[in-house]
Amino acid sequence: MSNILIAEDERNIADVVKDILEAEGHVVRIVRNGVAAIAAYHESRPDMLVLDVMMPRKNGFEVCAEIREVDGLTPILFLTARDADVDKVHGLNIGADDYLTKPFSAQELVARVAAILRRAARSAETKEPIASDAPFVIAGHKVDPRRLTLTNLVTKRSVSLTVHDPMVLRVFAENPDVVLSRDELIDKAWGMRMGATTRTVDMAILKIRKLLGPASKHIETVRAGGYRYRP
Amino acid sequence: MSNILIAEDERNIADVVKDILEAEGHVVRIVRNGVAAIAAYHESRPDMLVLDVMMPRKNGFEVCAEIREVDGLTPILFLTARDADVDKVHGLNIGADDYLTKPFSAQELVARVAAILRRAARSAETKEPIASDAPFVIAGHKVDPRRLTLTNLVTKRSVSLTVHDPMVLRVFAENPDVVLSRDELIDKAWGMRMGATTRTVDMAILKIRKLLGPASKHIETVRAGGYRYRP
DNA sequence: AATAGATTTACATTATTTTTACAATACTTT
DNA sequence: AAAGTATTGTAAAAATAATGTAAATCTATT
Repeated sequence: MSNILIAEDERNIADVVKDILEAEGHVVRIVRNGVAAIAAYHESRPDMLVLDVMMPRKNGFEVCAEIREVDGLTPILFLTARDADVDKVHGLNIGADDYLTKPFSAQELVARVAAILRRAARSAETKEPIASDAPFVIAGHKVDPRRLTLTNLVTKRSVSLTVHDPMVLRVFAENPDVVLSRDELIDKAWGMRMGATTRTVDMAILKIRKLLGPASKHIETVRAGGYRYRP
Repeated sequence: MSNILIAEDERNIADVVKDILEAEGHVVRIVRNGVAAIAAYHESRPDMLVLDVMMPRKNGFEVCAEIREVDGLTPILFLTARDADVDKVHGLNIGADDYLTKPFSAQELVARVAAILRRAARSAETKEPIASDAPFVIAGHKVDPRRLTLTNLVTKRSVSLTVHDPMVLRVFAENPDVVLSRDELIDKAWGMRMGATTRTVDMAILKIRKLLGPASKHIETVRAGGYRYRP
C-alpha cells in the first residue's frame, strides 16, 4: 500500500487511473494542475507521483524538475499522449522513472507502478546523514546552511536564519518520527552537554515554529519526552 | 516573476509598459532619463532592462554601452520610434537583446519579454570564477586589480587600493549570498591558514566598507558566521 | 631609518542566546 | 469531574559572545 499523487487535468483519465490504483490497495489523491501538484507534494509527501505532461499552470516537466531539485528519490511516472514527449522523457535527464503513453491498459499501469515502487523500496533503504553544509528539506521548506535561508518550497518566500538554526533543523530532518529529548537535541545541535535543566531548546523550537509558520505542525511536542519531526 | 527596470521619458508610454509587465507578475521600476537608469541599474540590479532610445541625459545606446562594459548578461530590450534606430540596434553590436518599435501591442511586449527572460535564465546557469587579475564589479563599483582602483560606476570617482583589497573583494564577488567565515576568507583571500583567532579579517572588512561608502550595505555581517555579500 | 601598510590589542557596542518568570496546557490523582 | 501537579509556551530580562573600531604594534619595502 502506497500513497500516490496523480496530477492530471482530464477528469476521466484521472478517475480511471485512480480507480485502478485504488483497486490495487493504494491511497490516491488527484490534483488538476502543476502548481497544485507541487503544493500537494510538499504537503503529503506521497510515495510516488503520476504526472500528466500537458497541464495548466506548470506542465509535468516543470513540476518534475522543481521536485527533483529537492528530492531525487520519490519515483515519478509520466503520462503523455504525444510521442514527442516520450523522447523528452528519455532524452533530457529530467529524473523521470518511467512513462506511459495514452491510451494505456489497466494492466500496463499496474505493472509499471508495481515495478517502480519495488525499485524505490530497495533504494530507500540507504539513507545517509546530511552533509554538514549541504542544503536539505524539512517540512516543505529548503534550508540552505551556506546562505542561511529557509525557503518555502511552495510560495518560494525566504526568511533568513542565524548560524544555529540550520543545525537544529538538520537534527530533525535526519531523525524523522523519532522523539528527540532536550538533552539529545542540545548534544546534537549544540555539540555539548549541559547538566542543569534549561529552556534553551524550547526557545529554539519556538523560533523555528515561528519561521515555519503553518508548517510548524510538523514539529510536535511530546510531553515529558521532547520534540519530534513528522515529515 | 522578475525585476524589470524601464527607462523612458514619456510618462504615458512608461506607465502602459509598467501596467502590462506588472499584470504578468513582474516587479517594475521606472526612471525617466539615462543617468537615472544607470544609477538605478547599479542600485537594484534588475533582471532585465527596457530602454527608450531617445531620453534626456544619456540616450538608450549610451546607457546600454555603459552597462555592457561591466555586465554582458542582463538582457536589454530597446524601445524606439525611429526606423533609423532599428538599424543601429542591429548594426552596431551594442549588446542589445531585442527591440520593439512604437507603437507596439501588449502581446508583442509580453512575448518579447518572456522570450528574453527565458533565454537569460538558461545562460545564467554558468558562472565561472573571476580570473585572477581581471577587473570585476561588486556593489556598484568596478575593481581593477591591475591598476589597484575601485571606481564607483555611478559617480565615476575612483579610490586607490592596496594589493590585498582586490583579493578580498573578489572572494565576495565570486560568492554572492553565501556566508563566508573568517577562516574561509583568510584561506581564499590571503591564501593561508592561520591558527589563532585574529581580527585581521574584520579590519579588512572595515577598510572595504569605508571605501565602498553607502554601497557597503551590500557587505553584511553574519554574527557567529562571518560576512556575506548581497548583490 | 623612514614610511606605508598589515596585524594585533583593547575596549566599547551590539546581536543573540540563555535564563527567568509566569501563564497556559496536559496529564494524574483523588 | 475536580483539583492538583508537572510540563510546556512565551515574553522579557539578564548574560554572553561576537563585532566595530581606534590606536598601538609589527613587518616589509624603499
